[in-house]
Amino acid sequence: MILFVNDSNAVDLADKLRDQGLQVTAQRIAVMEALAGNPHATAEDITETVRNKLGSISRQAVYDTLGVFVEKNLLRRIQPAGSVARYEDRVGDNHHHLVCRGCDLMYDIDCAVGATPCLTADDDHGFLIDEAEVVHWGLCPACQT
Amino acid sequence: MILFVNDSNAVDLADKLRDQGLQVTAQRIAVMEALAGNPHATAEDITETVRNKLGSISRQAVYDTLGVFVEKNLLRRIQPAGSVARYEDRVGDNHHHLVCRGCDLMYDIDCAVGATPCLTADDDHGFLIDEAEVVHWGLCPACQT
DNA sequence: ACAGATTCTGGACTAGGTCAAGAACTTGGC
DNA sequence: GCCAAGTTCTTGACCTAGTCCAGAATCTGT
Repeated sequence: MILFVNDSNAVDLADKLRDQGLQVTAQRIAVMEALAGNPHATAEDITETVRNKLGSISRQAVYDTLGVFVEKNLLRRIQPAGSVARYEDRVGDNHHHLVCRGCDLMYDIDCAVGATPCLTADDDHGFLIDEAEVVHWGLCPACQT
Repeated sequence: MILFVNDSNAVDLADKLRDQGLQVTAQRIAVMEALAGNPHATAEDITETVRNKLGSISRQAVYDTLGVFVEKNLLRRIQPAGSVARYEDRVGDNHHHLVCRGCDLMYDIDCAVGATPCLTADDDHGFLIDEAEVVHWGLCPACQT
């Protein structure tokens, strides 16, 4: 399949994949691009966006691709309670999320308490902790009425 | 159906339900008791425990009961990413959780940073925030090997 | 004890995601 | 440029947690 060789953004993404030892395919580029334009997209959102661009992609390819990207730390998978899994391409900064209980609207937020907030638990029970995930729950302006 | 009227614990629970304007049924008491002995139980765990005690209960009754209890704030529902929903009867203290990525083992932990940790977001986007949920992810001692 | 409200049962259904096997594609070495 | 080997994509079946529905059973205040 022909890649979009004149699309400089796609070329950047291709390098990013090769850096991780991943093969470069049109599907993978398209998945990455779908997320660039829509942080917090669901697997279904991404599938639809990619189909609009490439014509078709299988559900399995989307899940495989997302899985590999998450594993390679190119994407972060988040899944607030009661919601389906969502993906975002903002990785490596341990930012947190603000989620509306009414409509699932979601914003990124930086942590309130310094750089690595709450990262040290009071009693770690011998665990090797690698992440402290913070979700702020509330109602967005529209859902408050 | 006969309640366990000689079980003082069940009587306490019955009062708790009445306080919330809920009808008292053997099923509800049993669900509550199942959670007392097993925090972070799944709906399936609870169903099994209740069946051992009462003989039988429908899946729907379990979900209904859990839903009502959560709504009345008698239980808290938690659902770490990638896990099924779990329920706990420790409510009202905004404690957090420590979850093993390997085996889903889960501990309660108190917050490291004061009483209402991270409860103020940097930028709340106009949201009415009512909870800051913190999940510490890591590997338990057994899964580190 | 009764009527009305609430709850329970059983069974069908849904959504999000996974599994498996074979076809198609990408890549590095010639 | 071409080929073999390894990786990725497609198709289609399957699984699980949870929800919906309607009718039967149970609980509560009077």
